Amino acid sequence: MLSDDKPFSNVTIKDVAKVAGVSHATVSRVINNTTKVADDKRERILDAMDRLGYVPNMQARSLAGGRTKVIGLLVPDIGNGYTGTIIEGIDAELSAHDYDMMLYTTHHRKVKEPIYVQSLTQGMAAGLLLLLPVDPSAYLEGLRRKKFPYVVIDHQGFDNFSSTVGATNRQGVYDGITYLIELGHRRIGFVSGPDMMSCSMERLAGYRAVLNDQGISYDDRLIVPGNHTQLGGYKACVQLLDLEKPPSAIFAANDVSAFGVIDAARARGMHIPDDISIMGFDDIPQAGWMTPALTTVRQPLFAMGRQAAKMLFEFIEEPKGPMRRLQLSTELVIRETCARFKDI
Amino acid sequence: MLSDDKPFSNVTIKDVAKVAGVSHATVSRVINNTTKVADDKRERILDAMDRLGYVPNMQARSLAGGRTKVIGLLVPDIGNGYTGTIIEGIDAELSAHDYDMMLYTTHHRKVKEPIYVQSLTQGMAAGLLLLLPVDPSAYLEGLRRKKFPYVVIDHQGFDNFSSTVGATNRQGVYDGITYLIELGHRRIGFVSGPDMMSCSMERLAGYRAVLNDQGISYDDRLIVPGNHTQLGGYKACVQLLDLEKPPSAIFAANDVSAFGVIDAARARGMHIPDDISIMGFDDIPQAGWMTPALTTVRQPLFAMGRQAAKMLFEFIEEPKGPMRRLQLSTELVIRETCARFKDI
DNA sequence: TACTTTCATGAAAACGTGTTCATATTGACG
DNA sequence: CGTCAATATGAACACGTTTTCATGAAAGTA
Repeated sequence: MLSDDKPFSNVTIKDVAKVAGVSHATVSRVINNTTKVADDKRERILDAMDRLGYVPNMQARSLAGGRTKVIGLLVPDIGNGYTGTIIEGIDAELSAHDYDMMLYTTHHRKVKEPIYVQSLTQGMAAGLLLLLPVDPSAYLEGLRRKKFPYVVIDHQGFDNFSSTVGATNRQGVYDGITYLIELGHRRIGFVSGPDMMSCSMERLAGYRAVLNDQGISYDDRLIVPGNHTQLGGYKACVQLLDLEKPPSAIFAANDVSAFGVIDAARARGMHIPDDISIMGFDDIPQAGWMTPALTTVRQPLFAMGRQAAKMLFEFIEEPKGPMRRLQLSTELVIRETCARFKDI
Repeated sequence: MLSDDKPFSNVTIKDVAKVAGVSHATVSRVINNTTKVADDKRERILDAMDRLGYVPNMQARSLAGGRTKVIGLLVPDIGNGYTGTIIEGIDAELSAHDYDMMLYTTHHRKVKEPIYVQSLTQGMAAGLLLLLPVDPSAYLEGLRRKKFPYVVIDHQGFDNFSSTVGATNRQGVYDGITYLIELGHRRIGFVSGPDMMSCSMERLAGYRAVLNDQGISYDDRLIVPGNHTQLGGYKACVQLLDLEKPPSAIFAANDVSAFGVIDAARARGMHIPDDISIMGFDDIPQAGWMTPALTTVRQPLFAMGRQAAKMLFEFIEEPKGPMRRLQLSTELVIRETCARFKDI
């Protein structure tokens, strides 16, 4: 067994060809199933590949114009449950198709995005998954012209030509706030996300819409930026509690900032949900683990990742396929951080 | 500006050469700083690269034998805080060095590892980071012979030739159990991890050692497999509580299984920590978020990832450098899930 | 000026694969 | 048996880069 002697001898298609007594072109044909190859030769080639422990060289393959079985994934950051859960969903679908993943972290740095995209589309990847892109205008146009398969996750509204997977942000907040109103709350604080993210805008729109529909007066001092971070949530909550007439309930635009809100409320000696009701958005894993467990609007992160990957594969199959926009529905998850309004 | 006209025209080194009026070899020299190039030509080349929006083709570069600025990362799975936090640490160091990451998820499937490693070492990656490899014997030998830079994270003991980064698993458990004993506990359950992981064995060894040192009788019915999963922890806890003389405290070999233990205890109507003390290992982010917050042995996951990447870069610089083994120290994080033993 | 030495630069080969094109071989049909 | 169509296969080129090698020019020395 040669493979035992030299496990990393970088055996190439030509080595296989020599052993099997054919040309390397024929080996390539067997690998890719492009044309008919005589049964005996095919047999010999397969056998030689096995004996030599042949592993195709991805770089050469993609350089020569072949399929790569790699998809590129651009994310703003890693580590928090949000990105992690989505990646998990993507990964599930990818490995079902035997694809691998090239992961690029932009660290929210706008400049990096176009370069990464450019590099990925030069043959490295068969398709692209963009999570929460900051400023895609620079390259989306080019991707489309190239008919390069890509799907945008959780960012909608910057154009109408990209296929996207998202959640019903507006409706989700609408449902959540409606629930708070049903509990008797009238002054409801809103800790918003980054302005430049369209999901932030949609969530805020949901807040505004429900107040309007229910005829509740709108006070813009109740809307405070939280930037989707725990610290941001903390500061926002402090600001809200310092108001002359503080809210009896606070809706945070994502779970992470809701954690900050809870920290701040507790720092004031408040009990949750007795003294104040708090609701988040996302339902990341840790939302269910804390005590009291966070009432939140569930965004199906795993499913979003999975669906996006699934959609991407359809485009890889059929690059001219029609644009698609998928909105997975959110769901209000009632746990323990919201209670009926008690006048003090 | 050509770059505005054709953002994705795949401009190559030859295009740059033509515009600058030199040969493509010279362009390559400028890019890689290999030999002196006349100042005026260098200037023209840089200018042309900028105007055309040149982005090097990774595949071609690695195929031709150049440096890749990519490191390969093999992980068993994603999504849970454990892997996520380590990846975050790795990512921090990588982006500081301007490197990118090729992520492979083995999904605990043993067969996949050698193929991935083979593929990565064929020029795709400059180095390899192996997180919790299952059966590295198949390829580590080859990596070493090739002098291919790699670092193993959180798996020690399978050989003495690989550079590794880990934590003081044994000492961590020793400290944790000592604390439980100080609280008065004598019957302490242990929910163990997978047998084949050496960190599991070390943690179990720490448990045995402290009992021995403190002269506490050892009862092997108190050791139950939990497999590092939440469900496994749940089942293990059920088994422990069903014992004739159930433990007054349970140490779970990792946080995720501790969550399962807590679920099971609560399902029995027990209060934590009043009725039973529970301690975990890892200190993944969600350990601090839950209520009551989990008392656990902190494993510096972020730092482990970061240090591993740092070490890998040293090997990439100097492939013949000496093997290194780094053990980062664990730390007992006392929160709310452990209380003084109360006889009933 | 003539000869050697240095050195920047272009031509060309290499990396491993996919693919086109021509050719040898087979088979069929009259 | 001869001609033509069909088809499997090998030779050669392409992909974009790095690197070696040879060459020409410039520079230095006598």
